[in-house]
Amino acid sequence: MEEPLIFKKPNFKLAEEIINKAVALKKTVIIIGKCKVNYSGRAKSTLGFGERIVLIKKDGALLIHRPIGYLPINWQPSNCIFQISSNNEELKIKSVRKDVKEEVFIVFSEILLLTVLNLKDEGEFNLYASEEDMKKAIFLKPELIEEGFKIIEFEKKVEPGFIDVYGIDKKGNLVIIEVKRKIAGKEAIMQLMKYINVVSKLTSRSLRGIIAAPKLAKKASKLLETFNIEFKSLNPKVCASIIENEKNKKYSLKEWL
Amino acid sequence: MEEPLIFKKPNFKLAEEIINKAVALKKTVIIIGKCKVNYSGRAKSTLGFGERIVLIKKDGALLIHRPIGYLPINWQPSNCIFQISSNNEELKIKSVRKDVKEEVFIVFSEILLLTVLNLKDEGEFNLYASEEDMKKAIFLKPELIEEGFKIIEFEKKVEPGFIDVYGIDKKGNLVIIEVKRKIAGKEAIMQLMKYINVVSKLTSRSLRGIIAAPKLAKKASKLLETFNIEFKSLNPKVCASIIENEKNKKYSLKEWL
DNA sequence: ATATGCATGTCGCAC
DNA sequence: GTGCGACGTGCATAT
Repeated sequence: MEEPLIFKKPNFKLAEEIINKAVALKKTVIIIGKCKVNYSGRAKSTLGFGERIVLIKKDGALLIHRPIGYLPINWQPSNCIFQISSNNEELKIKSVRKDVKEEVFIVFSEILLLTVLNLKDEGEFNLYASEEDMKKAIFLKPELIEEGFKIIEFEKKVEPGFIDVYGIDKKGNLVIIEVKRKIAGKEAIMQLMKYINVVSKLTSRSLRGIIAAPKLAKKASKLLETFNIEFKSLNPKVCASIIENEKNKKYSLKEWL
Repeated sequence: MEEPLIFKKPNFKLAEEIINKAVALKKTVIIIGKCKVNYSGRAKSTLGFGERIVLIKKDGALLIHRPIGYLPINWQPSNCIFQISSNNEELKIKSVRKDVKEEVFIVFSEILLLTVLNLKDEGEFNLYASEEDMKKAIFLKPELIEEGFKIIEFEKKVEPGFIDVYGIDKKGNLVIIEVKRKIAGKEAIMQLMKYINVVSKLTSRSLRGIIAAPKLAKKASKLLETFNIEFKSLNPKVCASIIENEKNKKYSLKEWL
């Protein structure tokens, strides 16, 4: 790993130079010090002086962290432009977004520690058990929904949006499935009803609506009855393991060929 | 400001001791080094080795930041418990949540920099131009909606939720207003319709539904017509400035008394 | 604990 | 660029 540059209590002029250079060279910067922050854009905020951790990433993301809380108190997403200036009393960092009119303005009255890093991170990231994975699992094993169920189309476009899974049951009824990776609330049912209404206008065949999710919210179960929708319990982790197995199968198949 | 403890390339045993102590004493810890991460809980993820910034806050929040991106690649919200262990080759940090079964497991193969901070942050934070502010502005100036509009109730409870603003127009029609601080989509209209349906069952008076938002989504504008709902453009910043003015008025009033 | 809706949500993807 | 839905969303609030 490349050695970081560490500056303890740099004066503001020096800090300005270092940060400017670091941003230009697309390094990662960590500033620890006492600052106040003003944000203005879609909304507006003010934050009085306090000791914080400020992170500037090489892609132009800005994070201002207080000593507590998971969320940054102020921030800018990636692709920001920075203007840094200083005098004897303070260091000012202004970050503006290229696309939207959003501005974060930081004034440091004290800098305790300034670190410049050149991080190398090629690590692969994989996330399992998403809603996408649940749909894939249904594709691989339509019987997860019920025996004899066949898929006609995925992500079928209908006017107000996309039907997650569109298929036909063994009796020939059309089936519209809304997939949720966590507890399905009324919004899931509303979404499904929307699709059922639209599709029912396009066909005279009988239609079934199914919510496939790990669980159903209590209030949603009442709606279920009134709208005559069905619920199919579907565990995202089970879905993830099905995909995992399938991957292995493919590999063995490939090896066998 | 209290001086931070800075350790360059500490050995794993030392790092373990320091982090353990820091967590126990509710300090803020920053670890910069090469690590891999496994997450498991609602979903599951793996992240290969790479150089990252790991932040442990005194409230038990955990953030793992790659050199790019606004969001942490892995994380835990506040109130986590940490288990730290080490051997000659690696430092392991496991964080589990108290309430939910969620676990993040970090393995460091190299530690470049370990910093322990005792940040003091009493700065006041204020956010303006929220949806709440828009409602307040309507309260202060009902004419923002239209001339002659009078408010009956705020956040009126009806069965499926709360009506943002409930009032009466100069002709005596009941008015139900749904406020949105950004572009109102179909979900806003669905919400409003829900309230209109419920209220229409409770009264025989004529009812008007109004979406008050800075803008209306295109698809939503079609729905607007079909449901015979009105749209009132309302800028959140204008609302914020109305509140600001009102504050000043109160101050002058106070001074005058 | 559960449910519901907001957020400077952010992000990705389709149009 | 805009629109729309997912997210390990987090978070506050009301029941």
